[in-house]
Amino acid sequence: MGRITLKDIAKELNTTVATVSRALHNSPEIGNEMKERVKAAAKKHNYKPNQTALSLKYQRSYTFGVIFATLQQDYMSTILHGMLLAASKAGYKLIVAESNYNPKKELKLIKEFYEMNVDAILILPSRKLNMYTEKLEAILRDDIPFLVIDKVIDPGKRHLPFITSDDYVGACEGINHLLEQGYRNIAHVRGLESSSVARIRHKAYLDTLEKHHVPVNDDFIIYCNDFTREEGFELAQQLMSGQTKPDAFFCINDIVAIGVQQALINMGYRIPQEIGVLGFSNSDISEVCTPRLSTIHQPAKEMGKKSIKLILSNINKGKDIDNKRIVMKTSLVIRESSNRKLIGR
Amino acid sequence: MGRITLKDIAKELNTTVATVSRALHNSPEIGNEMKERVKAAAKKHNYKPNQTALSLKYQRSYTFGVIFATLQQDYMSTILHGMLLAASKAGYKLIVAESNYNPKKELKLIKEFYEMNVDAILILPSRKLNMYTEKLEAILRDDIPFLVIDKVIDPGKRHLPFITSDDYVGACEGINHLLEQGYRNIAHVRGLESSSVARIRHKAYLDTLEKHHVPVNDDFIIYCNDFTREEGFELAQQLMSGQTKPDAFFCINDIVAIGVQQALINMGYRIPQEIGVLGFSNSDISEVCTPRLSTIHQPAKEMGKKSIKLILSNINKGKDIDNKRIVMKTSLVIRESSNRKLIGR
DNA sequence: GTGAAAGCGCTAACAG
DNA sequence: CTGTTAGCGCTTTCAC
Repeated sequence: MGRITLKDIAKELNTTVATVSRALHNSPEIGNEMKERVKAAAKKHNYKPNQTALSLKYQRSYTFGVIFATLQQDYMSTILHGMLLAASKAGYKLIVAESNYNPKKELKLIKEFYEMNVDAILILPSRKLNMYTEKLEAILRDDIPFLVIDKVIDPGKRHLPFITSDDYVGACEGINHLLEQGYRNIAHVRGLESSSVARIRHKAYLDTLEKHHVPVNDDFIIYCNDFTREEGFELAQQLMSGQTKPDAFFCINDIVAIGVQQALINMGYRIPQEIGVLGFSNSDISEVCTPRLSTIHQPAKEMGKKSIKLILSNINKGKDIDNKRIVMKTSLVIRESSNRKLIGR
Repeated sequence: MGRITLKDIAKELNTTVATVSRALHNSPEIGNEMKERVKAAAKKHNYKPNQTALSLKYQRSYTFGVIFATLQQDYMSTILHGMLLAASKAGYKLIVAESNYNPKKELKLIKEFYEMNVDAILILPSRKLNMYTEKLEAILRDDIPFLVIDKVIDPGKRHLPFITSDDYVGACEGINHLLEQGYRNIAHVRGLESSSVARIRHKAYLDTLEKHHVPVNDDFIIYCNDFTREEGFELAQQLMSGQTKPDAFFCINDIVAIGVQQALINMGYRIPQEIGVLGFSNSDISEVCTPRLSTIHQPAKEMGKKSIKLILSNINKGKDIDNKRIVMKTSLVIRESSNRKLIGR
């Protein structure tokens, strides 16, 4: 069956859509008898209001547009999960899209979401979006909240509001822990210079070593490109074939760390006795690998929830979120891959 | 700035919305001069058509509603990824929701999606939705395609179209492989009786053993409830403490299999030399655990793509998908956890 | 207490 | 070549 409208009900009851609408909304103007008849007919035909018509009327769609670089990572889909929890509770739906790390696709999606009249746009941008800040600035509308998650995008004029995890503190705690465990030659398998996230973690690494008067060996700082297990594997082999060898690896993420672990085990090193490994994110894989991976937990689910709540506070309570920055606490998760003291040397 | 409409442009140019609309659509009726003026004004004000208005007009939203039990699993988010690829290519957006395995929430979401005028609804239902088939049947509309993925839901009257992976053949191949590797006492850590998926895999297990004249030991068939690593761990301990012990485990999914592996290693068994382990799904964790897990690959991404394509063929080419059943090929992925012959005994 | 009409933004049939 | 009008489904102001 096609869809039943107010008009259909009005026709059936020989009345008008206005009356039917009012009756369904329990308007005091409508007589009881009419109300009964209308409601009965509505129930009979299983009438449901057309949200599209309501959107058009009220200029509110009760949907948010969300853009992910990918959903193929536990960290990302956990953020989405958190978002869905909060959005669902508030009666909002999420339109979800992937940019596949393509900044042009990101810009296109933002435009499309505007055309769809979403009530807000949330984005977990690719690193490269920062190369398009002028274009971004040009398409951004200030009547629809726009929130950046997990990264910092800075189009110059103003700061876009963002939510990130406190990677600096998290990384400092991680390096502290490695030092406490007695590791002194800590390598850093880092992300690209163009990534705000990678820069922050790298700075934390440098600062913490310096604070503890541990010399930094530039040869121990090595760049990732694909952020895969395979790359971690290769980079670890590379580093371990050098003149001086690291005795610990601080990695940009968990999957790279697992690649590093596998290479080390392959080469016959014992983890954590000889070499310690530390990941980043606390994604599900860090629990199931062997040895289980120490890592810095990013509160993905909470970040997802918080981002929706922030948007809602803007929409419902008119709170200004421009320039707002929310930095969420990380926590160090110590597992076998770095817990020398537990295992013994 | 608020949003610019045809009306605004028409007012500025002292003409009407109809003319503006036609000019923007390059209607041959409109004079070139007018076209230029309209387009210039549109560009100047960065005019974008309002999709909500178009939806109302054409009764098409170019959105699909997708319901997942959870997105917290690699298998699920990979299906979503596949869906997004195909949907994006066809100009469709996905509204994504989680039911958290709650069948009532599933029914509610279906209703809400209808109200939103999605062009189709896709669902990866919870096992329990099968207890609500009458209610489901009552709310289902036949003017909007409805596709079940990963499970079979059967409301009696008609068969809802579905897409699944060919778990029966997949499981048979898996058991065959275990037998080939010389395992004879194969335990099955299975899912609930109420789950169509679990029943199929269980049947494949029984049939394959029977086909090879290997006796079935009922004590080796054990049920999962939470499908977690922890549960796998416990169930393996339980099974290995029995009178006769299995020499292989065929598990309902990868994470349970990893729990089983960890318990076995913990108890001092060597995998795969003494005991083989086989998972199901080929989720990302099966690559990173130690030993890496043999498993039955479900073509999640392809299932996602295919489901969108199927819907599109219904919408665009009017193909009838009622009663349609698509069963997609699995493939056996042999890794260390069951590859006795490679490793030697 | 109920109907008529306008309007949300857009398209298209119909006029001229 | 361009304007008028109706209509998608709904709410709401204004009449009666």
